[in-house]
Amino acid sequence: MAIINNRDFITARETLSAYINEKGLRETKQRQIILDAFLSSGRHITATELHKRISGAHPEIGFATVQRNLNLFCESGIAEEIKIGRQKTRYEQKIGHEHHDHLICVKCGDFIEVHDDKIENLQNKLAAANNFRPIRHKLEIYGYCGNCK
Amino acid sequence: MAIINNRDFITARETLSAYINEKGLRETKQRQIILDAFLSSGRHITATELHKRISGAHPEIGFATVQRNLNLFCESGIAEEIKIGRQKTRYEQKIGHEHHDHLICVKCGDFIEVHDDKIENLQNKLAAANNFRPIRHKLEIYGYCGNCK
DNA sequence: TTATTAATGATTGCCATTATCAATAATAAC
DNA sequence: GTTATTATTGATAATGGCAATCATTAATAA
Repeated sequence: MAIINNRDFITARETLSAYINEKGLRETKQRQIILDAFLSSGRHITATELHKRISGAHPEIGFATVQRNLNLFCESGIAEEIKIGRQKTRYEQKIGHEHHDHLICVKCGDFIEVHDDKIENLQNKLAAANNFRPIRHKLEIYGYCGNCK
Repeated sequence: MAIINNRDFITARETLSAYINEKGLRETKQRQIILDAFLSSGRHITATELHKRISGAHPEIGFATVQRNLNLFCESGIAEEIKIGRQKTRYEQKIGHEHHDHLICVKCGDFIEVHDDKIENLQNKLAAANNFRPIRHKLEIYGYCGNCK
């Protein structure tokens, strides 16, 4: 199920370690287990789902720890929150995955990842024209997917 | 504080009335009061804020009623939810206001409304290329505004 | 006037995420 | 290695926004 390749796996580990050292945090067994489970999971997982995956082999790891570590992964830059409507937050792996936007089906709830450099460029121009320095953006297009239209 | 002009005010009322009739709902004193307060408020208000504004003159109107009516306003098309990050939902007046996107300052939390037809067109093409029929979209660009950069 | 039923207001429930706190364990200092 | 420091953990409670509930009220139709 791991979509991420081995090189990205290592990069993610290293990025997180660097962040941990920089901030004076600590490497723990739980953190390693959660990281591995996260990187081996599908592209978009919720805290609850990840906790469930881990519980089988490591029932001693609590939900709060999983949640806290997902937040840490986001801070360190190896993960990113995606929040769609009222759905619960999903955590996306960033290492080895280009930025993308989402086409979200209002019927089945599924989403497609898309990317368009021209749109990105226009966004930057738009920001500049408003004396605004952009860091990141989120574009969600809602509608009907091929299966539901 | 009302940004909306008188014509839009009337259009909003009429649009809501039409929706209410169509669905067999009812016009109530509270609904009128909440609608007027909403239309007279700033462009982006939360349910809590609106309830507070109303409470002064109408302490008998409960929070749940305000919340329910804001949801109704959204259903009828005269309002729209905007959800930014973890902030609580804000309700935006749609009548008399073109669709727009948001430049959101990560430091002060303020946001600027922007619009770009070229981006919209590219979004439609992007959707079409993915066999996706778009209904609406949300573009949020995060960064630093002129005051905070 | 009466019947129907949407709406209200107060409250409770729900659910995702955070905060708390005592116990544990990772790192640094010695 | 030993000790001190303090980040982390796990269990649980708290928080907060919003929805659901339910008895009561009131808007519309008959």
